[in-house]
Amino acid sequence: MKVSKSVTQENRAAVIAAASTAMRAEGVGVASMGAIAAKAGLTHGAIYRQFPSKSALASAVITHDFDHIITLLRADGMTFERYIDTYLSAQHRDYFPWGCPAGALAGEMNKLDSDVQTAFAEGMAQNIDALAALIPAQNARDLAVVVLATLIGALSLARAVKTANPDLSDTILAQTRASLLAAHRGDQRPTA
Amino acid sequence: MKVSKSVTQENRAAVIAAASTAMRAEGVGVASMGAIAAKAGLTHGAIYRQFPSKSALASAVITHDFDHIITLLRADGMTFERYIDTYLSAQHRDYFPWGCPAGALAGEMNKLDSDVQTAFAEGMAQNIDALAALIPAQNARDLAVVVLATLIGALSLARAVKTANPDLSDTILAQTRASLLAAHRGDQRPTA
DNA sequence: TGTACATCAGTGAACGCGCGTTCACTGATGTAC
DNA sequence: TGTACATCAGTGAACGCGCGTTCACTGATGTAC
Repeated sequence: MKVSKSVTQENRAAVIAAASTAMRAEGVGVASMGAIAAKAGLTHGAIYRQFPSKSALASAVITHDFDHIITLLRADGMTFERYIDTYLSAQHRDYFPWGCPAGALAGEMNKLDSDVQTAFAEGMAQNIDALAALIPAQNARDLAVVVLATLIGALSLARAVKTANPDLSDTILAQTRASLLAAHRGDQRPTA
Repeated sequence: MKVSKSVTQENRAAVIAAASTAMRAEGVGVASMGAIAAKAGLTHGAIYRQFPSKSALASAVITHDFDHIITLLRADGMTFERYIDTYLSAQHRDYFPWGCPAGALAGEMNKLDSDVQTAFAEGMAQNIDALAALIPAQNARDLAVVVLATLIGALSLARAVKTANPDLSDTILAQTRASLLAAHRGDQRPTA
């Protein structure tokens, strides 16, 4: 049942897309190879023709997800304010076909294989630089590190308490958004 | 092999202590009942005499961990600055016998049973209030929500990149600490 | 205080389950001539 | 262009493994008298 090269490429993309959603929604450890393959319209054995292991697939997914985020950050018309609004939206909290890999996977990272951790750390470094480019301050990179940590924490917390305390979940998103935007307005003035 | 009531209590405390460390270090899903029991000097069957399921144990652990954090926050001599310094220390990042359950488990929460999510959300609400009590501002609770989100994000990220990029991990802790302490000094002035 | 016995904390073998991964096989693809 | 055949993407049965949980059993505890 060999398939054409173009179909092979489509299948590979479908596997990465299915794995991306599943891993961010359920976690790398919980998302199963069988379910990912089924979502991509394949059986689990097919994944192993393209990726030597689940860790290798997770690494590819993380690199793919960060590339997506970085492309967004560098797109025409993107601003710091728009990024904050999108990141701390209810849609980003509730919907998993797209999303920030850092917000979804940071907490699980230190339990995964070193190749996955390496892919994550490299993606994070690029994510920091791409966000820093939207901040008009001399210490933009330092500010970007803190902003990303804040975004990731707020998203994780909002997801964590969403079912048990939806009001608190909404408050976390709203207050964090207000705080980051207010601080950003302050940073834009020349620093002493 | 019945044991005395005092030994039973000691065993229960040992199970919670072992589970607390294991679950924050490895995650609730990965930490195994057998390993937790062994660390407490028991076999897995003994845990089921005290807790009906792994979820029930996880709920007890989360409540216990939050109680510990809240006791710390209310202790004599505790200040906002000291809490930030402790939270964003290398020791809190690297050492798991004690630690903030929110920082370790937030990312995993939305995949766990609803009783665990309830315990987490209730602990978080108390944690927010206890931190707000250390902030001398009218909107202390709103500020506390954002500060906690920032702390949790910085700790998660610092742990996530520690192995692959230790310098970035240290930078995340240091910049977040500087940012939170600077903002706190600003908040102490009367707001407009 | 002493004795008989019911209680129950803890043991350890056993269970079903789903996981990641392997591998012999299939048959359409794509190449060599 | 047409034909013969090697390649290899995908299939699906099978594997070992560790997990959470159950349960019949043990024997020291603690109570009733």
